[in-house]
Amino acid sequence: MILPRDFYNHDTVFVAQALLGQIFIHETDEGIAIGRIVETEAYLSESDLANHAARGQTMRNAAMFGEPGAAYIYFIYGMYYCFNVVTRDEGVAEAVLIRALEPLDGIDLMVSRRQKNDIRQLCNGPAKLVQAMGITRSQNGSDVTSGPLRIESGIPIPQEDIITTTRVGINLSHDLPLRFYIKDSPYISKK
DNA sequence: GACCAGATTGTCT
DNA sequence: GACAATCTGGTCA
Repeated sequence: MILPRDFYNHDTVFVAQALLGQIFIHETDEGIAIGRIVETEAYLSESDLANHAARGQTMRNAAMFGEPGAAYIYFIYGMYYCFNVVTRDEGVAEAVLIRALEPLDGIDLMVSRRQKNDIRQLCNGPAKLVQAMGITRSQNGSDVTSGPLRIESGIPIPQEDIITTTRVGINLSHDLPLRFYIKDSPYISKK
């Protein structure tokens, strides 16, 4: 079952935790790729300087100001893309970065896109999973509650299996506890 | 395993 | 003109 738009119109920290264990799907002409979400990060609008929207709306971050359930895909470091899901209502720029997936289906496709044979190396990082799933910048702003790129409900993760830590790879507001991952998963980006 | 440098370009100051 | 929500491949152990 596809997660409804209402799922995303809640507190972003709550949504980031609730997304763990859900099923991320992308259907393309090449085939279908499916992964279970095992790691996320929240980006808030209040007192979070790491958020791309911390200094207001620009061309780049416009998707984050859109409706909940929209995809926010951005280009970074001259060669990589990262995928987020927009949370909260229109006008509130918050989102959840999907940092890692456990590959479930379409593994052959992921291997050929990533040029890596180790299953754990296919989706254990935000730019890696974008590559493995075949996501492109043209899907920025698209809707994950319908269409070929979508998130369906999986098995809920018990609260005690959710680990909360600080975020990765950022300078500003890096001490905020906004990164979440599934305990003992071999598919997360790093401990 | 840990640590480090390099790749490469859109976006904002 | 500086920098970025990253990854890879190198070295050393």
